[in-house]
Amino acid sequence: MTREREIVDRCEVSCIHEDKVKEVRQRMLEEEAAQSLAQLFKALGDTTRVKLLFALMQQELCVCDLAAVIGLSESAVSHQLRLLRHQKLVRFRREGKVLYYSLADKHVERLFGQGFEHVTE
Amino acid sequence: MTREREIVDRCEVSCIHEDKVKEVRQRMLEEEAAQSLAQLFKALGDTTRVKLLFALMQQELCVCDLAAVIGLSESAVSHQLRLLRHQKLVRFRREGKVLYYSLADKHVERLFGQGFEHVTE
DNA sequence: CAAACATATGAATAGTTGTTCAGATATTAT
DNA sequence: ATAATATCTGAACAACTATTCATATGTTTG
Repeated sequence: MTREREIVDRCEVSCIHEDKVKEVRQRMLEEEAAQSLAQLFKALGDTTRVKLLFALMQQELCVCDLAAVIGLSESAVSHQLRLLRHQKLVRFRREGKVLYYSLADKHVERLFGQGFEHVTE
Repeated sequence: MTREREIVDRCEVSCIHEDKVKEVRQRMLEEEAAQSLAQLFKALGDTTRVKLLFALMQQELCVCDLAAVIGLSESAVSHQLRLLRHQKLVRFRREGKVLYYSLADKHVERLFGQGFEHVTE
């Protein structure tokens, strides 16, 4: 047995199902899409932000109220709201000095709904 | 004006809408529930895991295939699969030495669906 | 305009997370 | 039993993230 043959043999010793891998790879989602999706879920994947969104599911609230509801500094809340804003999960309207935040659309509620179902089953 | 009244007054100097805060707090979700939900979304909030789940949406695959599909070491994939397993997002069956992973249930697909809608709109 | 207030932001820091590497299990074949 | 293979696991390290603190911005009121 030559040295080359040995190497080839070693490479073939693998559990990969080439056909499956090829097929799945072709229908795989783009790197960018995967990242966007991950970022969306990442935005939902934090206890503080879950609480913020849950509170906003009930009614629109200002930063100050949100801070009081979840028991965190207004600064911390503001930072997190920015993140949620960038993911278009919340929006806000200004009334004088006060900014009232609310959920951006129905997607968030549905995502939460699905999440709840999964967690509480 | 008594001393007590003074203190109350001072506390009122704030943007907090006490009534709203009280109401929302009462209907607030438990700390534990918030954490579970956050953990679920956190599990979905990573590019590698998004790819893994997307691949598994197409068909069941072994660790080795998954590693080949997304171009990462088997060890890294295994670590991530464990996380997904703990969140009950994937399950597996053994066939000899090989473990075939697949999505745990329909929740994941629906969550992904909702996520996609949000990201690609 | 200046003071007061609600919110936002930047920097710093502590805590968390993903990958790699080395080694451990578990299953099958010899 | 031993060797080979597929997967798992623990430790370590780099990269990322959430909160805090100090300060800035923007809006109203006097």
